[in-house]
Amino acid sequence: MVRQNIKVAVDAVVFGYKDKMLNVLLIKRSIEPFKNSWALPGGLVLENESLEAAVERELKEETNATIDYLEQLYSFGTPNRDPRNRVISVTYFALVKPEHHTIKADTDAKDVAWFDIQKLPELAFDHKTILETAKKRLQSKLTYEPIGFDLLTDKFLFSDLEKLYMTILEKEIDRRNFRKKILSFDILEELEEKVSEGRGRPANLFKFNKKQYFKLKKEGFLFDIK
Amino acid sequence: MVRQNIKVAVDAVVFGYKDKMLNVLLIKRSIEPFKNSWALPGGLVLENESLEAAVERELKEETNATIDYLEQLYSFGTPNRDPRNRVISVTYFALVKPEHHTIKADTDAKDVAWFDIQKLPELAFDHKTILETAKKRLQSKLTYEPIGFDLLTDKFLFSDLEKLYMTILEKEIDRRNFRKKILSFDILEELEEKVSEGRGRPANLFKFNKKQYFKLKKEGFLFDIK
DNA sequence: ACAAAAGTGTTGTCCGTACACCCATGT
DNA sequence: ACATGGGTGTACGGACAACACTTTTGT
Repeated sequence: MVRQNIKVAVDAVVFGYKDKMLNVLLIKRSIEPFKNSWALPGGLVLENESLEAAVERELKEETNATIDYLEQLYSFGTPNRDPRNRVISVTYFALVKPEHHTIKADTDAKDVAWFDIQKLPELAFDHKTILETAKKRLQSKLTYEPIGFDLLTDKFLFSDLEKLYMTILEKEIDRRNFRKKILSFDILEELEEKVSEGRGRPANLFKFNKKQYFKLKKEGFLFDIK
Repeated sequence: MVRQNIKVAVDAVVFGYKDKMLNVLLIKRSIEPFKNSWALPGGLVLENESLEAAVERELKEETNATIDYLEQLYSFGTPNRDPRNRVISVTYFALVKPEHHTIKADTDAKDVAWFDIQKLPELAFDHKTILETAKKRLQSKLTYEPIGFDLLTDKFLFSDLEKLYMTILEKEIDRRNFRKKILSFDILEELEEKVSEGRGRPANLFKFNKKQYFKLKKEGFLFDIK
C-alpha cells in the first residue's frame, strides 16, 4: 500500500438567524498558522470517530453550540490549503435555532463569536471559499426543503419566516403570495397564542409540524418556494 | 497535533448510456479484501495530488476511460468501511459519452466492465451505498442541468434524448411535450443530416450547443425538465 | 399496402404573480 | 386619531398536461 500521510479534518459552517441578520459562528485561532485570524470551527477527526461525530465534538468543544440541523457540504482537498501538512477537510453545514445561540468563549482562551454574514472578517485558510459554498447551499436548499424552521424559534410569527426568506435569498417577497403558498402546504400549525410586538396588530404564532411534513413528503409532496 | 492515521481515497461512479440502458463502470478486485468482488474504480490519493487529479489518474490506470463530466459526490467516512485501515473516501460522479465507452482489461489482470444498473453484482465495501447515492444525484441533476448530453454522442436523435430521460428517470414522458420543452430552451442545434434507423421515417440529428447554454445561463435561464 | 418511427398543434386547467384595502393594537 | 404592523381576495396570463393524426421511409 502506498505511503500516505494526509490528515483528515472536519470544519463546520454554522448559521444562525437573529434580528433580520444571517450570522455565522467563527472562532479566533489561538495558534499558528493564522494565529488571531477568525476561522470556521473544526479540527482533526479522531481515529475511531465518524465524520459527523467529529463535527459534533469539535462544535461542542470549541463553541458549545447546540446544533439543530447538520448535513455534509463538500470536501476540500487542494494540496496546499494548510501550510503545515496536507489536510483534507470534510465540511459540514449546520443550522442553529435562536434558543441555542448562546456560546462560550472557552477555556482555550479562543474567542467565539457570531458574525453578520454581511460583515465578515478575513478568514484563515480557504475558509472564505467554504463559507461561500455553504451560503449558496443554504440559499438553494431553503427553496426546496423546509430548513428555514431550523433557524427560527419553535413558535414564530409569519412575518419572521417571511423576513428570513427575504434576508437569506436577498430579494423581496410578496407577503400575501408567500403566506398563501406556505399555508397551502399544510405543514404549519396555527397556535391560539398571539404576540404583540409593542406596536401594530398582534400576530398569530405558528409552529412547524415536522411529523406532518414527513408524512406528506412520503406521499410525494415537494416543498418548493420560488 | 493529534496522532492520526487515516487514509484518504477517491472512488468514482462512472455512468454510461447505451442501448437504452444506464451502465456503471466496475472493476474486479484482484486482491484482498473482497478479492474477486466487483468494486468502484478508485484508490488512495497521492501526497501531492488534488482530489480531482487522483480520480482522473485512477480512472485512467484502472479503466482507461475518458471522462466527459466529473463532479464531487459525497465523502464516506464510517470508521469500519474498510476492514484494513480507517479510510475516508471522497467519491466522484462521472459521465462518459458512448464514443468513450471503450475500456481496457488492464495489465494488473483486473477485469473492467460495464454493468447495466438493473443487473448489478454484489459490490465490495460500502460501494452499493455510494452507487445509490450517485444514482439519485444523476436523477435529480438530470432535471435541472443539461448533463444528459454527456451521456449521448455529439450528434443524437431526439428520440435518443427522450429515451435517455425515460430510462434514467424511470418514467414515461410525453414525446410531444418533451420535444416542445427542450426546443423552447434554444440550446439545441438542428443539423441537416438525417439518419435512417433501418425502419421508420428517418430522423433529424441534433447537437447540444454548449456555448449557447452557458450564455443563456449567465442571463438567468434555468434548465428545468419535470 | 403495411409496419415502424418521426413529426406536429390545440385546448383546458392550474399555478404564479401582481396588486390594495381593512383590522387590531399602542401611544 | 394616528402610526404600525397583521391579515386577506381577485383577476390575469403563462406554463404544463393531455391528447391523435399525418408523414416518410423500408420491406
